[in-house]
Amino acid sequence: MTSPDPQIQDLQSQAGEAAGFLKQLANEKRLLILCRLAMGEATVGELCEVADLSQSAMSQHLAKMRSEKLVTGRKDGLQVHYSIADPRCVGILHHLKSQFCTAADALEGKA
Amino acid sequence: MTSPDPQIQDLQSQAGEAAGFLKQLANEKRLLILCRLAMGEATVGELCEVADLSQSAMSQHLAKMRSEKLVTGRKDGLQVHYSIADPRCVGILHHLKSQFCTAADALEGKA
DNA sequence: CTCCTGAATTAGTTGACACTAATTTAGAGA
DNA sequence: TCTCTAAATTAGTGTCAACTAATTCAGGAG
Repeated sequence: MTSPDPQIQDLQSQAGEAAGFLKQLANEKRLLILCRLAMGEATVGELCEVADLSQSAMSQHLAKMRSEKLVTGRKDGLQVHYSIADPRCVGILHHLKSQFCTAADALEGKA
Repeated sequence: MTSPDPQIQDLQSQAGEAAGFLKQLANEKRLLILCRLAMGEATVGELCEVADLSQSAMSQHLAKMRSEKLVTGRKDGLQVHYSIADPRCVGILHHLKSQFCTAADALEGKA
């Protein structure tokens, strides 16, 4: 169904690292968080609303992504403004968009 | 650290689906399996060696990916030859290669 | 038929994930 | 100071992921 592609062999040696990276994104809530952050900085409170999560659950997701350097927080008074720290996040977000948001999907409400 | 990108908003509605897809790839063994399959068909036995997995564990990984239509098996006598069934797998494999197999990585053994 | 081999399935275990609830920390204001 | 608020942390819980070991299934060879 797909033609052989020897180029991919290089990836095998990085499979562990790549899998670790993907694990962070393989969660609907974290994906929503990153989508939001791709549009610009956001506070924890804002992210809670976007992802429909409790403050605690959100904080744990952010801690996980912070520990992997995917996002960073900028403290400003009582609030913390988060943003994407790893450009690979943006890259994969775009790739996912190209595969999951096709023209057909965009017209899903058509007659 | 990254400039705002409103385009990503479309992805939010597909976050669940995308996360489900990523979950399948967010595992070193399954990534190795897919890398190998990207280079062409392989039997279960071959895949066991590539990923250093027991026959049972491999079969369970393949069953999981079969259920999501990521791979398909072609029976040939006693053996089953697997191949990639979802082109999105190939797409993301290439994307990952571009992000985890940079020129710098290729020279990691340099002086 | 019996036996063997490659693969799939099932049961059971272990550890990681994702939450809630409660607590703690840190900054701003009265 | 006391208090309130945003966020982080901790403890505890239920669910799911990934394996091993044992079994079953299916096809070929004798």
